[in-house]
Amino acid sequence: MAGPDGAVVSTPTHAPHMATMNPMHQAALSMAHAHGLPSHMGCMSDVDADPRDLEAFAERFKQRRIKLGVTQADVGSALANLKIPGVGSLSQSTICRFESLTLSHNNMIALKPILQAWLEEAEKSHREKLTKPELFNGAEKKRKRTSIAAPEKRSLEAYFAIQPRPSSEKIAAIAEKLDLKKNVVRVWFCNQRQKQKRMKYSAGI
DNA sequence: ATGCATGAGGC
DNA sequence: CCTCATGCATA
Repeated sequence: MAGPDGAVVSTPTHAPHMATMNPMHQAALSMAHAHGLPSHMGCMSDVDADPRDLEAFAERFKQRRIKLGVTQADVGSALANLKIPGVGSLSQSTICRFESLTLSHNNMIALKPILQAWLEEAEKSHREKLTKPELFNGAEKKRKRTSIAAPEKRSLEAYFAIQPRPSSEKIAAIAEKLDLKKNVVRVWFCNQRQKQKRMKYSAGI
């Protein structure tokens, strides 16, 4: 299903990983913030951690992005042009996940101000009919993606249901039963745990 | 849009 | 080895 903005663009200009945003403890993630939200605050930045605000922003963001005729991949590479310290480009995947709220709450909060800044610049430029220089390049990489068959996937899900964090030995045993590489199984469990923490599927919101 | 993967940082 | 942010490859 290639969506209207399902552009596949390569972003070769890749900076090594940038800044580490917020070192935080896992326990601090499920923090709530039930305050009355006073209506006369001085000038708070975008440090609000309200899921409803994030949801609203993500939706507005997507709509305005589309109005501008910009793809998710375009936004990702354009971020580098903002020249924000510690902020480079992002992938189509990340922009997509931001819009669909399939990132961790913390990740959403960290990305919001950056994407908001981009949106404001993009709309300003659009008004002025300015064209931004595009950056194209050729790429030549071919990483392969393992594909776990449905039966094996169902087994993994069953194991996950009773033990989300199996020991190394248990993982090895599961890997052998399903005839998969141990590392493939280990990573599958890691990714599964991460999925549970996505904003959209987390019950703690 | 999403599955499997990588790498930094942490314990 | 884990978590977390992030991305290539692909459905």
